[in-house]
Amino acid sequence: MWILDTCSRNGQVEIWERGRGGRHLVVPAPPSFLLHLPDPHAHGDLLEGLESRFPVEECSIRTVYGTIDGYRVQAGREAAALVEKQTRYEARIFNADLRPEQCVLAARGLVPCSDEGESRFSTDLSFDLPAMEIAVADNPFARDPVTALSLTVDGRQVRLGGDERAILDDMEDLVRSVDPDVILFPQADIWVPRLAESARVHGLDTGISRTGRFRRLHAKSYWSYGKTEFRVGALIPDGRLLVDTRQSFHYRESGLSGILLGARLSGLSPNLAARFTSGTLISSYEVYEALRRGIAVPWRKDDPESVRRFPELKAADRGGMMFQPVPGIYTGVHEIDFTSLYPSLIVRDNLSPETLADPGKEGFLPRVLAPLIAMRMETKQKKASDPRYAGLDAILKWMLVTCFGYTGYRNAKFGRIEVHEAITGSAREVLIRTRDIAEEMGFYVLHGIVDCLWVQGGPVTAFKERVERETRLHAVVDAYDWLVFLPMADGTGAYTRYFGRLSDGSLKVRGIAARRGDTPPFIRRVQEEMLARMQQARTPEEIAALREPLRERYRRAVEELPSALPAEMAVTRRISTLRYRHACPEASAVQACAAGGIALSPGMEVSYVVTDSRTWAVDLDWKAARFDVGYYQKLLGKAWEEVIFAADKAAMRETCESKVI
DNA sequence: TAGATACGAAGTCGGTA
DNA sequence: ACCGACTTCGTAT
Repeated sequence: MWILDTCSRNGQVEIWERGRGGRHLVVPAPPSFLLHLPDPHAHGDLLEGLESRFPVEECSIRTVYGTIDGYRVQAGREAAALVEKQTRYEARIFNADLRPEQCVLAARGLVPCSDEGESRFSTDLSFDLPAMEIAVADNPFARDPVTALSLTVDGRQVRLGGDERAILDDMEDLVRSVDPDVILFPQADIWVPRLAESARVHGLDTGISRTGRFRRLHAKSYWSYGKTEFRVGALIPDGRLLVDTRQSFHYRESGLSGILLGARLSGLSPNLAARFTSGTLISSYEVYEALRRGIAVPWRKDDPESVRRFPELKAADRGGMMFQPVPGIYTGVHEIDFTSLYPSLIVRDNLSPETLADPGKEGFLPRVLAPLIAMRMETKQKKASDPRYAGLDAILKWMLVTCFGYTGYRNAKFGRIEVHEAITGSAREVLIRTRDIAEEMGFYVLHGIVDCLWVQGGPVTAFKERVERETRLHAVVDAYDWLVFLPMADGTGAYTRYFGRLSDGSLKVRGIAARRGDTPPFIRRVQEEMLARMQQARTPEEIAALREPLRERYRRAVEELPSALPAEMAVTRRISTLRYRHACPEASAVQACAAGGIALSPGMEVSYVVTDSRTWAVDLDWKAARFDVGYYQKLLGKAWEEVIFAADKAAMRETCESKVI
């Protein structure tokens, strides 16, 4: 059975098969949890009370640390919370906050999005699900009825028009007759709730859900990576995969194949895999692996008691290693990168919560991460010759990158701060050792960040081999024709702003204006054009020769700027709060949204145009009619400095060399 | 339903000279 | 006008 969707409601789990009609299984899945009491006799009353109200049976509980005695209680989370409290947090509770769908699949050995008997870790995936594309031409942020909607199947497009009722009626017919497994729909999570509501009012159905019903995923703001993020709410159809191709990060980065692999690995419905963060995917994968292996998943909550039980949490925790480059332009540079460094260290050093005390036994984390790393090696290699593997590679990359962060995350099921520290410690050692090897072998070390190092001169192949042998890690080396490390305002080297031409002719750009999401389109385009010119240059000499043409481009941009369209000056930034303490453009943008009746939540992005930087007056991008020319001239100047620094350095090299001669 | 740290740019605010 | 502390955003890995 090839599972396309799962959902749980009313104590039951529905498992939907792909294909026309949408056959599905309904499995009872009453909530339950596992309970271990260090001293059961001390809690006789509690057990009796539980047994009088819920089915309770004795059982043994397999945890990553070992097997303990306990009870299986057929009751929900509220009961678990009560037990915790009544035992003054002596009780240890497991499997209390699992997704019922995941439990059912794991118990039956089922895997979403895969044929029976197919390995979850195989990279030879062929997904050929019948798909339909839906697009609405209207503005999703206006509250007007839909006037133009198109449906595309196998490249044939049908345009629907007329009044909204007629459109919905036609759409229902078409979706039902095609009966696709997958619907790709830009801004689906904004449109579908509106279409569904409108259909309901007209006594119709959109046809998008195979039962006509939807599950609701709530919109929310959340804190992640020191940033407030926002996830839109969604209506998820039964028995069919609906992807919001605009909002889904995983669709944009990894495509449909990435989402399906994410579902397969995490045991989640692809509808959820498409909408969750990579952190949630890797966490779900770990939980799913635990369930499949019969390992109990600890229930950890954010209550004051558990914080008190881990007072040493704030131990000296240090992050990634960084060296500082000397700003300038360099030739003959090689960059060595460790592939999936952090997860590879978890595997190499057998790092897991339970192996800290017992290093002899094989850890849970290394065991479940090893196949993902092996898989990533394969997809990384295969995508070089076959672009169809890019999506699979991307989803694995994201899951592996995040899994390190997850071990340090306070709510991680299989994480622990000490493991996190051990990983960063090993990573620092690796980078330092690699630097030492480089210097020993006669290289000049230019720069290093966390898992990559830039070196100049020396025997590269021998270097890579020795590093891989000594660190027992996999590394990749790239060669540059030239590479520029930019200075900070004080003239010393910036850690994270550089660009250079790789030996295959491509340009690698990091940290500068063109790479930033908040750079206005006008300025981005100007810098991109300049970079495109520099990309043609194979040597610093050729870059030096570009100085005049570049300067000419800059002059023209300065000249054209005042008459550019205001929308070209839009700055897109994330709003972290609705109540700013200081005067800043974000605060003005919040006000502008409020005035325009636009609902804003922390974590959302807004696009604004600065009309007066002195007072931080802004207009929202779509209604901007003017802009503060001086302010944008300054931004343009900054972008220009990043580019001309390289050309000036290239020219200086020439004069220096001629002096030496 | 949930990711971490290192670090900078560009600004505000409020005190001082 | 200049400073230091603090805000707020962003990028890199």
